[in-house]
Amino acid sequence: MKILTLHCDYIKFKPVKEAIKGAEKTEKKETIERECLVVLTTVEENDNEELVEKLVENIKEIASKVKCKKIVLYPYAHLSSRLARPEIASKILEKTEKALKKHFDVKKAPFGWYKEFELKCKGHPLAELSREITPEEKKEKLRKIILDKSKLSPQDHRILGSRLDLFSFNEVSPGCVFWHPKGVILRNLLINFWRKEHEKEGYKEISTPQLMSKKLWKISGHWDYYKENMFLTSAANEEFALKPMNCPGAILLFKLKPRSYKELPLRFAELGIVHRKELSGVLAGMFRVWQITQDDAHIFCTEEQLEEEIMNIIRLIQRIYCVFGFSYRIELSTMPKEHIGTKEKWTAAEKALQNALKKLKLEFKLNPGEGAFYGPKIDFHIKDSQGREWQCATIQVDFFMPEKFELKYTGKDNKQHTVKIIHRTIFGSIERFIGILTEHYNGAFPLWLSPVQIRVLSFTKRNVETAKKIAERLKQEGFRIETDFEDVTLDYKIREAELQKIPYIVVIGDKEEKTNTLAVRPRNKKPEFGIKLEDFIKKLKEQTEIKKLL
RNA sequence: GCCUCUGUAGCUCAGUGGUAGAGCACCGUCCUCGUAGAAAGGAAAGACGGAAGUCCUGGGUUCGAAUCCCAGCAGAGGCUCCA
Repeated sequence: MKILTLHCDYIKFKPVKEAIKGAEKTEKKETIERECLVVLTTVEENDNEELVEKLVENIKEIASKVKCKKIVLYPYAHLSSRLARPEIASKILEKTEKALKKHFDVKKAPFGWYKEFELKCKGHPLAELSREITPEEKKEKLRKIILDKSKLSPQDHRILGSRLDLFSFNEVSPGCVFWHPKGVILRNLLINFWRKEHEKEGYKEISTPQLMSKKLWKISGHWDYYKENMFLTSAANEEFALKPMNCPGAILLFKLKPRSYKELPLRFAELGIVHRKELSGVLAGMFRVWQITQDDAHIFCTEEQLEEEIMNIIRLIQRIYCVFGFSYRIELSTMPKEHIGTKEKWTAAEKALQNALKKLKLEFKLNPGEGAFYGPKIDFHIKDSQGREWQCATIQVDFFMPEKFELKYTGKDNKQHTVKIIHRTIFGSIERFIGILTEHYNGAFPLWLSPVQIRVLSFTKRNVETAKKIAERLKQEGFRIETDFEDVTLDYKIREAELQKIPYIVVIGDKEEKTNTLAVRPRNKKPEFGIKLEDFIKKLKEQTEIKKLL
């Protein structure tokens, strides 16, 4: 509700024409009031009758300051663009009139009419005042997300993610993942693996800020071409954006000092968190999110180095995908209609990508005109459990950013040359990749990736102490262990562990205590009895050796 | 962003205008145990008690709304776009 109070020598008004259906009944007669406080009042959406009391208090306060005893309550719809419905506004005004009458001589102008009016406002400092009266803010309540599973396969990562306690979503942060402890273990295992492989390949890991100034996004072109998708904020009189891509950060590190051809290729890897405000209808579990963790890298190199670098990346992708047993499809996308740069440069870049694929004897689908506006790209697509394909790895040649940011190096000829950039990811996004991985394994992750590798069960209360010792020993050997010593039937505990898809269930009962052995049940298999602890440990260590996987 | 659908206890759901429910999970007491409690059959260790809900949110219709209507939010499928 908004009001404008005018301390007047007089006001004259006359209803001319009904403005709405159900306007207050009145005569088209001129009224004049002298020495009055005119309260122009607009009732807005969400206003309720509880505001009457607040309004009266405001009017009383102003009236006493200007020492005025006559009030003209004047319905005036023009102080706001979000009006309350007429019935409600009218009711609130009537109530206000009634309440004011206890303290003042009150006149009310008719509601719902076009009125002509004339007034003379006194010129003193308090003669014109405006106030905004709002309802008490409602307490915010948090709600959970209800997933409509009717069209989802039971193997869908959203179902498995909650059943296996890996990750979830919350309405307060749409399109952003809440990682549960077990999900973080999985994520970190994947990242550790990724780091090791990148060290081998000569990458240097960097980390750049989330929040960067408009100045930077202006240069990169994102402000002009990608602003719709960016989360903006401001602080200290400057506009900032959450980064939607990692490239500018890496570029700033490249630009830090003069670069020599001897430093190239320079490979900067970054597990960068980026935010992209995607259209609301496209979000899809972990597959399409607002907050993306990209396993990004930017390779700064010469034109001659492009082909070899692209081949190195493809080999790395193949090596990593092979560990998970993914089948994938490769696409090469070329110059779109809307593009920057000369045709010669495009042809050279497309050739580098195509040659790399041909030299490695890989099949690929050609997507003419589907490249990014700044350069051509190779994409790797992996299928989810519903047969949909998702782009994961991507390799993009870029000659746009190097020019925008004037990225130079000194060549052997002692001249300045513009560097080339390759943008690339392997997983694509950690979120999407883990989503696909979850469906790919149907939640039954291989031993080295399982958030919980072994669950140790006690058969009866008598066996808890021994079971504890065995669990402790396995933990010290570096395995991820859970225990279940609850006093319920063994069947029940076995079933619970099976449903959690834990690779090994170890049961300790009286027989095991007597023979100093373990009963080991591998996931989905019959139990094996009489296993020696040391043998079990040895077997586990063999199975988790990553070198063997590659 | 557009079209269609969904939203009731931690989970799965029933309730369709008249006092908010069940199974599982959770907590408590007692009792029990040899590898799922999964379709059928066989077999069977469960029993009793307790706690748990803004019926997504806000309006409207109504004497009365979880239920009907409108708007919004979130989610799902599809389109489009992307990692």
